[in-house]
Parts: sequence; C-alpha cells; structure tokens
Amino acid sequence: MPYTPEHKEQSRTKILKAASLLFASRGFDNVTIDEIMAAAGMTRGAFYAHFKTKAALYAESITSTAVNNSRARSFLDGGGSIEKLHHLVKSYLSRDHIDGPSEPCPLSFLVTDIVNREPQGRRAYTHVYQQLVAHVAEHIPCDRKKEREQRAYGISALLIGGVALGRAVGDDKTVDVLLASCLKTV
Amino acid sequence: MPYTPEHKEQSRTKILKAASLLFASRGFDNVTIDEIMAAAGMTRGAFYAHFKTKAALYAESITSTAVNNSRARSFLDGGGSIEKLHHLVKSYLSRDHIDGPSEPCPLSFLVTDIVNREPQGRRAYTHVYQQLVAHVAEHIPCDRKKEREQRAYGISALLIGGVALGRAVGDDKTVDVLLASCLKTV
DNA sequence: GTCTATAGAAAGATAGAC
DNA sequence: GTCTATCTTTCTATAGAC
Repeated sequence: MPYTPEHKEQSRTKILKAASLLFASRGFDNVTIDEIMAAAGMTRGAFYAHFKTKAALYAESITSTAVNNSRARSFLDGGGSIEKLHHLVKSYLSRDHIDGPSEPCPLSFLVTDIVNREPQGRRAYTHVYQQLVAHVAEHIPCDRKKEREQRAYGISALLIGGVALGRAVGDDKTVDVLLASCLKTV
Repeated sequence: MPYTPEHKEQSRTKILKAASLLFASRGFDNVTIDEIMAAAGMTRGAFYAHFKTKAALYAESITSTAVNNSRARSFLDGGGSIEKLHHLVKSYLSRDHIDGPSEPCPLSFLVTDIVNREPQGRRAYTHVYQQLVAHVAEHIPCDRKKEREQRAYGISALLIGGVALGRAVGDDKTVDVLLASCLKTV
C-alpha cells in the first residue's frame, strides 16, 4: 500500500522541486504540467491530487524555493556580519547561478514573468522580495535604519538586475564584464 | 486603390507600434496575433503579408522600439553631459515608465521574457543592450575608459533591475521606496 | 493516489475570395 | 493587401478505471 500520507507528501515535494526548477528556467507559459510531472516521475493525471491549478503550483513554487534555497540558508545562519553579505552577493552574481540549474532565485529568474500572473503568484513574489530586502538590510553595517534600508533596496535591484541581464544577454563576454562590474559596484 | 507601397509601409509601422506596446507589457506568450492586429486596425489574416512569424515580429519590435524611443532620443541629442545622464536615469526610474504605456523600454520589460525566445530575438535584445551601455559610458565624466565602462554596466543593471522589480512587486509603497533608493544609489 | 483517455479551448499559420 | 474560414497543434482540466 504505497498511498500513505507520507507518500503523498513526498510526491508533493517532488512536484514542487521539479516545478521550481522548470518555472525558473523557462517561465510559466513555456512549461507544461506534463513536463513537470514527468520530471517528478509521474503522469499528468496525478497532478490534480496535489494542486488545484497550474497557477497555484507556480505561486507555491516561488515561496518554497525561497525557503529551501541553500544560498538563502547560509546567508541567514549565524548572524548579520558584512562577510555574510559579501558571500551572498558573490554567490548571487555568479556564472554558476546564471547558468543554473543550481538553485536559481525566482526573484531574478521570474522578475518579468511574474507581472502577468494571478494575484497569488504576485503576492508570493512580493513577500519573498520584501524578505530579501529586510535580510540584506540587517547585514549592512550602518547605524541609521533608513540608510540601511535604502542601500538594501539598491543592492537588491543590482543583484536581480545583474542576474536577469546575465541570462538575457546572448554574448558570453558581455555577461562576464557585466557580472564583474556589478560585483565591484556593490 | 489603397494598396500603394506607402500604404503597406504605414500598415507595417502600425503593426510594429502596437506589437511593441503589447509585447512589452505582457510578454511574448500572453499576446496573440489577433490582439496585435486588432490594435493596429486590421485582422489576423493581414499579418502574414508583413511578417513571416510572430517571433520575427517580436525581434523587430525590440529593435524598432529602441530606435524610436523618445527617452533614448533625448538622451542622445546634444552631446555627452552628465545632466543628460541624470535626466535619463530619472525618466527611466519613474512611475510613469513603470506604469506605462509611455514608451516602455524592452530591456527592462522583457528581461526575463527574452531568455526563451528564438535567436533572432536574443540578438536584437543583446544589441540594444550593448548600445545602451555604450551610450551611458559616453556620458560618464571619468578619464579612464575601463572605469567608465564598468560604471555603465553597473548603472544599467540598476536601472533595468529597478524598473523590472517595480513592475514585479505588487505593493505600491514598496515600489516607491525602491525607486527612490535606486535613484539615490545611482 | 496514480493511471489512461478525452473533452474543450486557444492560438499560430495557411487558403482562397475580393 | 486585407479579409473570412479553416487546418492543426498544443495544453489545461476532467472522468473513470485500478
């Protein structure tokens, strides 16, 4: 009897994991439920036992990626030093991140894709973004709260813009210069 | 006899204009040829007398927007002063730009959308981006060419990231703070 | 819970009339 | 060149068997 609650939870997790990767790299419209389910080791029919619609899965995949992301985790472990921030920035603005599939951040990979999605997706994205800004702000060494926040917004826009552009631009040399410049700018 | 070469050129321009606006605000997949042609005052069938495929129109719309964009034009008129650059940055990182439909810049509006498109679209995007960076670099007051270029890449990532995020994030207050912070960061 | 089969809708591209 | 009509494919979501 493979249909225990644990088994269901496991299937659900598999679907979420496959969906996060596929949505991030190809966006909402260019991924089919068929593909996601195949990547999760099941077929289309099983999908609807776990999620109501494709849009619902998309929204949840954004939230779950943010939570299970190892980059974010290592950023948060162990308090707010400036070194942690440097480490995050370097790992974020890396070829490894851009080329995937090593835990792509939905904030940069889906920044345009999210605009036309249902409210549930928008809300998930907005929430994850606000968390990122808040956590970056905590790691900035500055007494004035206003200024920390301001810099955190700037840094986040540079990170997300840099990575999104790195994926968009088709010329490898340009991308390398872009990444190096963003790193230096931060 | 309405079918003169001039008339054809006029129809083509109308299609391009409608497409640029629709693609920028909703991306490639969420816009139909029907919609574009309706916005241009024609029906679907006429489309294929002007463009070979939807993807070809998409690519050309990116190039043509960059050329006909009034923001870009006013940026280039009259030489490379730092004031021109400030003006561009302020106009780019504005609510007016984000909320459209006042000449949205495809570099920020399509930064994620472009990733999965055909090579022709990618090439058009890459070319427009490299032009932006080059022009920004020209307006930066600094003797060393390398440093001008580096700053231009950083500024462009901040502009494009800021605007893309401004559209992605669903909370108006957050967007206002974000824009102000990006402006100050530049 | 997962499977196969299918209903139903949408949209890109083509054909032929005017 | 532009129109209407249609072919064809693709994909979401549902139905019913196991």
